[in-house]
Amino acid sequence: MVTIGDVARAAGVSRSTASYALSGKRAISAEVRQRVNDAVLRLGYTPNAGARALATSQTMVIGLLAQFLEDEFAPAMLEYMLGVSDTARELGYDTLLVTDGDGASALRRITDSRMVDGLVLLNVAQDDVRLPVLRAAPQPGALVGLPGDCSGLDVFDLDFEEAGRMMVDHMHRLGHRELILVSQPEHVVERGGAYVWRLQDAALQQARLRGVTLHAVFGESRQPAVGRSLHGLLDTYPDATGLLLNNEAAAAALPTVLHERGLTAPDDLSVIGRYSDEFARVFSLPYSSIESAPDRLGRMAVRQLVRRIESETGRAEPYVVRFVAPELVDRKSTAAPRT
Amino acid sequence: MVTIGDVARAAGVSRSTASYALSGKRAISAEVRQRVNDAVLRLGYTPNAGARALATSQTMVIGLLAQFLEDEFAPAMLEYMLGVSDTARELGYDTLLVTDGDGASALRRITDSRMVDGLVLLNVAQDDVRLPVLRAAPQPGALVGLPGDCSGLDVFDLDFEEAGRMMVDHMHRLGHRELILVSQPEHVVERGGAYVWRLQDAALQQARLRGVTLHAVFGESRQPAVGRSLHGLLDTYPDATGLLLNNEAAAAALPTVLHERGLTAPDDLSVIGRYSDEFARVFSLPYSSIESAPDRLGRMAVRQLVRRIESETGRAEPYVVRFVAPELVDRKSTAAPRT
DNA sequence: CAGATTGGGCGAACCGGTTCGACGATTCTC
DNA sequence: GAGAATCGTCGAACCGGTTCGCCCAATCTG
Repeated sequence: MVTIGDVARAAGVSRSTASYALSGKRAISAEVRQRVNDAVLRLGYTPNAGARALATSQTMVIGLLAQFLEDEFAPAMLEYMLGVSDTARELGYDTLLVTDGDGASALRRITDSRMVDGLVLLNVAQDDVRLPVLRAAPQPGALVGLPGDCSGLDVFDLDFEEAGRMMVDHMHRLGHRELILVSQPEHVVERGGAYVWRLQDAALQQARLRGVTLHAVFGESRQPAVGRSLHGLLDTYPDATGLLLNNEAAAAALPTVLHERGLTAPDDLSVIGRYSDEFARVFSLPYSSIESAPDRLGRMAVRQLVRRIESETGRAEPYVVRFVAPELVDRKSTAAPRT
Repeated sequence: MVTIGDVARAAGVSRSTASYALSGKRAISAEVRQRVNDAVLRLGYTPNAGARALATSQTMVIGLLAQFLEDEFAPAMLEYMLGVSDTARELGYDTLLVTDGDGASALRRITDSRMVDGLVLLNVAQDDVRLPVLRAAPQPGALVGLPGDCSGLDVFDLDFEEAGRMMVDHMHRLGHRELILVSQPEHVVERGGAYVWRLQDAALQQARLRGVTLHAVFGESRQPAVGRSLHGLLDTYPDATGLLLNNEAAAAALPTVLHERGLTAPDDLSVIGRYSDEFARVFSLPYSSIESAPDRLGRMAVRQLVRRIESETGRAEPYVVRFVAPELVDRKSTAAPRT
């Protein structure tokens, strides 16, 4: 292993001079700088990350906490992860991926041992047990997902309320007067998936405002329950002309269900979901949707996190809670209801 | 920040004694050990990862290189990643996720700076540019995916040849005599995705052996091309009674395509894919499939990697190339062809 | 009971970087 | 031309762990 000492010797200078020549933190003559750079190239020197972390107390690594819970739709999570990882790299940071079942203790381990300079938490719940740990940690943290208490943390999320209103308004404008909203499984809500009722409550309120009947129900997360549940809904509410999906698994299952019933969107039923464009392409989903912008959210979280890591004042700066405005991607799966 | 010096002082011993008490590498009296442990708990001590890495040259981190290339089916990759990450954690290692576009230089950065004790490469191509870098690295590496040259590395992959034969034999036994095999896009093959032609060649050979006509074609990776291409195939080979899919995007798109044509599996067409059970559930795919076992492969790779990291003899031990035997998961999407 | 062995603890060195203070040689200033 | 400021470099200390060698006391051996 080649150390900075080797470089210094090869360049005929002291270790400190070599260090300064590389970091540029003090004036060094052009000639010496050249000799040091040559030596680096010739010897193939790369600083030892552990040693540097010890000396500077900066690891240039950010921790990414992703929990894959039951009833959670894993592929959707991946998009957030990639947004985080790619953005981190652009900003000079590597990503430590933590998928522990026990998020709180994993978080403690990572932060206490100073493995990371900051943390991004995905899939944050209303009353997330990881948050007290994160607040107590010496590193700053950014969340993707809105918890009940945002204090001391930067928070990024889709504006699910607005998304709910948009779905209802869109259908209402087309002339629909009876809709079904399929949310995530009840289990997700019980676990604190606040975004589920944020969208649902706003949708219900907007429906009342517009004089639209909205049947809000919890969906399922896996086959064959998803399909059965969708069939059940369409049986129960035969007069509903529009379907709103805040549930990726239901969206993925819908093509088959519609096929089995001999229905077509938007001719027989208008459909609108809430998922990312990437998701729609990958899953071949032909339904219009509210863009959930996972890559953008991951990116925003990392940007803010790094800003905080690198700012002198650090945690003193005011914390932000920022919502991404939902946008409707039209895939022609909605139309005026059949009369 | 509480250091081992603080612990030692609180316990009334020297730093070295505290260290030995915690590591157990030398005999320490029960009484002192107790005092040290108490101090650890009272002060909330956690060793600094950087310092430990510097002293021991062990980071307890493994690097996970995942590349998300164009035409690659990202959700499938996630399962490998989780297999790796979860297994690493079970064995006491954290996971550094690297998703750089330029895998080779990212790999060099990670290895040269000694951020990791070993590496797992996903999605390994026939002539992967990352392999020379990995072989030159001081850390051991394990691959998921079979390259042309396996020397100096532990390699794990599905037995795609056997998978191809199984698909053909299964259909042949049911009485099918004309089949279509949809592979990944040609682009994937050109980039060195050897598994594509490993399955395809074996399937073609087996088809010849059984006297079955097999139309092997490259598929697409995205909508709407995937759907169009499937329609085109079914138009081109109207007498084919069975469909083999070595292409996740095609599998995900098939339900809609069959719906549009008014076909049902297995009544009108027998279908068999190659993907994981998890994938089938998440994507609501009703087709029988050859299990691709991504979690198992990730697990095997990490196990072997850690074994090598922790073995005294390290890279001297013989390297392994291990294939997972494909298994057919029956989802009732195949039957005897209509006469 | 002298001498060897063992158990338990300490001090110091080391891992590979960064950074502070000091210092000699120039250059600047009046 | 003396004193101050600047430039370029070096030595030493430090970050927070681990580990080697040594030493003292207690126990074991014959």
